[in-house]
Amino acid sequence: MEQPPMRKLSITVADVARAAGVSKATAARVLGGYGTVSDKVRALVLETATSLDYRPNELARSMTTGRSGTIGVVVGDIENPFFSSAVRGIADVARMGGYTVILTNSGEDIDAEKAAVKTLRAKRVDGLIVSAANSYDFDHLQEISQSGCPLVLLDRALPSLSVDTVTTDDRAAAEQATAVLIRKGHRDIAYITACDTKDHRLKDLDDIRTASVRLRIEGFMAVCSAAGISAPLDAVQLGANGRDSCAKLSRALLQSPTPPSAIIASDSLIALEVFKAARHLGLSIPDDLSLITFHDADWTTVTSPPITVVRQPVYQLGETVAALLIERINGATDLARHIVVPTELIQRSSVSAKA
Amino acid sequence: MEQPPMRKLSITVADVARAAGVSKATAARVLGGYGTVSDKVRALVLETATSLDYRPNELARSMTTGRSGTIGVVVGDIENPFFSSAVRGIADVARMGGYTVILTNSGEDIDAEKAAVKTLRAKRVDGLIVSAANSYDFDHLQEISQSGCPLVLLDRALPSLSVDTVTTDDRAAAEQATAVLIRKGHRDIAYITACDTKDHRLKDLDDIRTASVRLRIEGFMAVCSAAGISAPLDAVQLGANGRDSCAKLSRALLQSPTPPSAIIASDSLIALEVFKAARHLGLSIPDDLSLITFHDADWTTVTSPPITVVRQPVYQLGETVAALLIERINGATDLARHIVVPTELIQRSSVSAKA
DNA sequence: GTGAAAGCGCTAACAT
DNA sequence: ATGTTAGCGCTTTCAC
Repeated sequence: MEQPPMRKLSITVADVARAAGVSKATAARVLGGYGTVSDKVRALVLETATSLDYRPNELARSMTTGRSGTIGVVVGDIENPFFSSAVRGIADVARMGGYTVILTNSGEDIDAEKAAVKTLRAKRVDGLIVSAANSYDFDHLQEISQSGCPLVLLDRALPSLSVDTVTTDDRAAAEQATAVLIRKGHRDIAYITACDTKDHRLKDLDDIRTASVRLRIEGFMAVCSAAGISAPLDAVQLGANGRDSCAKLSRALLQSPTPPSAIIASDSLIALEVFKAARHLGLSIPDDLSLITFHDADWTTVTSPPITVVRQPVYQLGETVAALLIERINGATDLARHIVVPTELIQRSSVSAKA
Repeated sequence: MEQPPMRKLSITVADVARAAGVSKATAARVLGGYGTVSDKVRALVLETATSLDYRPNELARSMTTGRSGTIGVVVGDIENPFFSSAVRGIADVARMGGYTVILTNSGEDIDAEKAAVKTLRAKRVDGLIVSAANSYDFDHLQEISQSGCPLVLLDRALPSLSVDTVTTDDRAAAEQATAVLIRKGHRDIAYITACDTKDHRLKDLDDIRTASVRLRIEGFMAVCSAAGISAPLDAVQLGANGRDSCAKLSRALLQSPTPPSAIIASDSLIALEVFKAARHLGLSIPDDLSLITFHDADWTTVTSPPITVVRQPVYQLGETVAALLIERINGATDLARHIVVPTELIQRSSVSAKA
């Protein structure tokens, strides 16, 4: 097990050039794979390079070319299976396109998000994918896109920001879910979201600036109203982010004087806590409480009963967002595109007719 | 909404220096936060910088300093909640230490892993965290560590590679899980792992080179043998990677002429498929089949019955591995450390006395 | 405390 | 096809 002698620096193009007896430019051409070199010289240089164990320095390359070959991704919470699937999709497409991804986790904190964006830019990423944590505060994103750095929004559209965006078909999905519930006779339906407003109360739909959530709530309310259900706005529960917060909110809701007979959860993490809360309180699903959740997390088929879900093709969402970004990086200049991938309501057994 | 005039390049230290009427070196000193500058000049430079909207170029900085402020992470599958939790831990600690993480997904493919490592090095990451996909093939890792680039192994130790490693207490965990089963009268216990051998058969424990898995199987076998159970090696099921593969393997196992009365799953993805297979075949857990799984995935509390698990502090695993790496980057030169974080067997209701 | 100048490893004109 | 020469934006001696 021999240790390489403490060589000061790593092998550079210049070293290879010298050893091969060619100019730096020629060596660089073959090592960098550009320009034209004779096969003979190419072979020679390549051989010398391997024998010297030459390793290209991407940093230096990026410096001169201006392209870093990386795309920056900032998500709210990589632990949320929604995001991990999306990130997998992004990473796969990125790799295929010759990019690597720098991942940052905002923890849904706007300051962390801003810092992340700043760092990512400083590292000269070729493009940015972000799922905005806060829909009130996106000057940093606006600035990014104005500065000419390609930016694609993941899952959460910002209507006032005209950039490429990939979301799921939120409004239709919410409408379907709500309609299923109403058809079964439910009239006290709660919609629980991690989204929040400044004062944690929802007086006006405009307070919800995150388009995905607003669309869902719009769909929810529209169907409720059409069914003659009053004040559906009050049925929206805000701020369910984090395990504890979800758990607390779920219990409070189910123990209230007028508990809902059905709940729509905005993601699988929320649904899980609702499920636990119901069980904890001795409530049966679906007899005492019907439940539908967004995101077809793998465990939703394995509970008793299995849960009716809005299936979102999350991996594909990630693939798409990455593909769009790479197109932009490669110079696409069309107007901002908004791609919405379709969802599908998978009916299982967590919804029953209202007692 | 005014668009900034197409300025060719971004603002550099030189621009700020010129505008502030100081030398490039001075401007660089305050902007880079090193050396000594008078408060007066510092204030002036800072002011000019913000008014010019100066953004440091980390790439250039890295070029000259040799430090990139990034750590490379390569995991098998970011969609696996085990890894997403670990990555979250890594990302959090990294951010705290002023590092950002470049994430790559090997898909448990050794060639992808090698490519990832190569790319990461080319990008001059300050250190590397990897969960090795293949325990036979790690020359690339050996080389990394020999070249002086800090490397820490995540969850999967490579005994023949002397580098910092963080794992869970695999052997003890497996022993406990097995003991619980045996105490309940089970003698036909299968252990299912994603790990694999060249010919997909397990004739010799030495064929399992991934230390974490080998330790688990060792623990499993030791307890089995002590209980007088013969040929426990045959009870180990290999190659359960990927949803379909897991499903197929699970069904085949449960439908075999001599199905096990209990199963230990090596991760929560496997357990989920076992659970589904059992349900699919009309087998009751725990009456017809007892189940214990590694990894306390959140859904394991919510099934009927809730599942007995080996709780692994995965987030902490990530934190620890990142902390170790950062220590190394900062110059720690002690011998390779192997930290094993303790696990805990959480008994729930998926294990019953053998009928 | 501040400035001048030399590089880091690479690519990109521009010659030859 | 190959060599020469500048830089990219920053840090870092080394003078002053």
